[in-house]
Amino acid sequence: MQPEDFVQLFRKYLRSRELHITRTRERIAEEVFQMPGHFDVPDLWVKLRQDQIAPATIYRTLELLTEAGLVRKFFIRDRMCYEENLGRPHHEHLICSRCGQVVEFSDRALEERLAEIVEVHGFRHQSHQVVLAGLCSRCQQEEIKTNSEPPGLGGPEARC
Amino acid sequence: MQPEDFVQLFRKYLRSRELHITRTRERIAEEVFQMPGHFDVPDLWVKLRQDQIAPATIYRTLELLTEAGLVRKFFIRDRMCYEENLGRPHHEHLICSRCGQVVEFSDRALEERLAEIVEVHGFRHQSHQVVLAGLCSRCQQEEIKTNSEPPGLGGPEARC
DNA sequence: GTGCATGCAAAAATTTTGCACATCA
DNA sequence: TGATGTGCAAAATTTTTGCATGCAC
Repeated sequence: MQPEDFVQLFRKYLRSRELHITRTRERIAEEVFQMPGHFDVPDLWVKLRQDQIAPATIYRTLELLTEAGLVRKFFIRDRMCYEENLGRPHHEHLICSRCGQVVEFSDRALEERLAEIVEVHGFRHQSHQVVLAGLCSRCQQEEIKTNSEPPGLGGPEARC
Repeated sequence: MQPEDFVQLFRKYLRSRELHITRTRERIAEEVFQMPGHFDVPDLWVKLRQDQIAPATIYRTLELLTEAGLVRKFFIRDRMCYEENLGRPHHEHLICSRCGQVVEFSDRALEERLAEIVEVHGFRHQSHQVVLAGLCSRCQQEEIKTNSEPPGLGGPEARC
């Protein structure tokens, strides 16, 4: 999927809701698509402030993108994060609680079970969020060797 | 499990970390145990402000309770929530995106699959959070009948 | 032209931090 | 007594809102 396709889908959504298609909204969608992984509002603002786009508008537009299903919104490591949701396959997150690394995974059996659960309760499935937390293999070893601090790069202070 | 048992476990945790057992920490743990379901910091402060307990201390103590595994912390409906984690069986959450009702469920197959996934990636499992979102059966019907607003009570404005 | 969208600034809401004093071990 | 904990107030963050102006339709 190309950035333009993503923006096009957003345009389609806006039309369907009879909302205006503006240059600002297109810019935000473009930039969201180009973010490497998950990101938060300050991350995005860094890219958009040079275009004179205000944080308030970023919040408002991210909400639209989320409603459109083009963006997923989730909480990870005490921070609200967003992620473009169409350019790559659906996945969930596994986080090391010590060094902060985030592993993306997808699992067919898990997805099927989740869908079943939702149905059993009479709900129509819309979305879900799975965040697993554990200790990665490297940190398990580090923990045994020493009580040292986790590695600096990619450490717990790393943004989501 | 009784409130006193819960507080006792917290005392044990504090001792293990050589932290002080104080009346304030005991009060907070007591109140946490007695909250009906999930709650946020303002909810808890309502109960504790009469004891002159400051929000800052509530935040600090909730972090300890979470580290102790006595409380789960999670995000639901755009709000950071907490939940006492020992008095009742482990469960996940299913939320209606229209009326805001929260259904708690537990599912053995799901838990097992999650544990497997964590292992496959070489992680040691610590915790997880599953939040499913959908449309409950009543809201599915309402949606067909009209484009009316969701019901007022238990509606989207209901706290987590 | 009308109404929605935007930037800006202010406000609100949430969470963290510094510090003097209180409390626990 | 010494170290840790607490309340309070202030600060830092994050998110929302009001409003005048601009832009899409």
